[in-house]
Amino acid sequence: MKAPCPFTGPRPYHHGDLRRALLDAATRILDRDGQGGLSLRAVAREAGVSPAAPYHHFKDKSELMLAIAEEGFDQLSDYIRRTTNMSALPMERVAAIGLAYVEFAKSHPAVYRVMYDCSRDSDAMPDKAHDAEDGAFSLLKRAMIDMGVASPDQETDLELACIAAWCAAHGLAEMVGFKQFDALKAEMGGEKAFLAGVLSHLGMFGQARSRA
Amino acid sequence: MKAPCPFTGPRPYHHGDLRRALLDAATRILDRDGQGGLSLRAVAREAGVSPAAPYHHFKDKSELMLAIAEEGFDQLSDYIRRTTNMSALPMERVAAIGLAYVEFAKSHPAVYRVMYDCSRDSDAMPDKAHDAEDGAFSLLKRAMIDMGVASPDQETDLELACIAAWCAAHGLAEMVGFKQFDALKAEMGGEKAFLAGVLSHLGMFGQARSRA
DNA sequence: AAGCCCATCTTGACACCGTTCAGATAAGTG
DNA sequence: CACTTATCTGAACGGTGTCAAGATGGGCTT
Repeated sequence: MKAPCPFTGPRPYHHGDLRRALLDAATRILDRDGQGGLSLRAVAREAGVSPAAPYHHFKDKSELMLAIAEEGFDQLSDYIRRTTNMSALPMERVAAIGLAYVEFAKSHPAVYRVMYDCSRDSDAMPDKAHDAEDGAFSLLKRAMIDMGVASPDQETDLELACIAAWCAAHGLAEMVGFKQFDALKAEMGGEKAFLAGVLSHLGMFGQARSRA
Repeated sequence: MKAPCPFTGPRPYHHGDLRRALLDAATRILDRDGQGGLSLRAVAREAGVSPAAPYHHFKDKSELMLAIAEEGFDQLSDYIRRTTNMSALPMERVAAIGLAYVEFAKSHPAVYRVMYDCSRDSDAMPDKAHDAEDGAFSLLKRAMIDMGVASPDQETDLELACIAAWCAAHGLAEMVGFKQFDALKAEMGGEKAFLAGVLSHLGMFGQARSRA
């Protein structure tokens, strides 16, 4: 099956890689219309295909969303990896990870929502999320160890510290857009300062303030 | 209009207080079937009324959910108020607030979801949420001041500290149910210990560990 | 090269959803 | 009592997830 398509006349009956096209269409819709605009039919429409076509690649709508979520966690991992300078001080590294996390959530809000909706609803997703985020999670772990939050032999406590950081970042990522903080943000002279201020109160992100 | 109904023959044509009944039906559905089972028609069915009836009390489905969210924030506030011992030490008070917050979210997961979905989507909700939660939020503020996190004259910093605590609690509340933490919970001998452990790493909740 | 197989895609249908609108009902008002 | 008005019903519209049956054509066997 050779790769067909790129705008050469009418799309061939067999698409080539519809699965990929559907996932792209879905994230495009999410970024454009938000979570409310994400319907299987809309995705099929956006990909230029009949409403039943997706069922040959995903058993369910929830399975499509799961695939989106997996890719989202991969991208998040990549983004954090890219923006984390391994030669920086441990504290700055942790702060940078937290900021990168929130920035990602802010730049793809709907995708981020889908990621955590799936993590909550699906039994399979949490493990996948953990796997996919393993890159980012281990970066965090390393930085936490270097920071002296917990020694490597206190594995349980270290894990707890990382989970705490993760929870804090997630909470902040979800709430940073709340309108009721607008006044405070303005008073502080921008969202960046607000973000740094909040992070500075969250134990492990204490160094964030110096980056404002 | 006398109060009718309680199982005396067929329900009278005019319900009496359908708005109340719809909200009750909605929360019942949320607790029973989760967020996915919440449709306007299902709510109407549960209340024993035609699909179009709710439109005389809510202009929209989103307005119904908004009302549910408002009641949720009220209940959350009440719960935190009830479980906060004002004569306890400030640190213990903060820790108790955090635990109560997470416990509420765990006991009404679907309602909690609706609460924050509305806070994100609606322009009106965030203010309402803040107002409704003012009781709980001011409890937190007081405890934070007593704890010495920030002096009352550093109003901005105090606000930031409270927001940080709120974010952390929200993140934990959303993630505490993740399956991927099950192993760690078991290893620690229960979810309570896990919760206390995570909270102990989140700055302002440092005292939580002593309550495990 | 011919022919078959089967993954892929389409068409059409079903039940359910949010929403609207015309009409039925009954509660309150004069 | 008559009349107004809020409340509720019934039927209808377009959109959704999902499924079964049929059309299509790429790749394998021969």
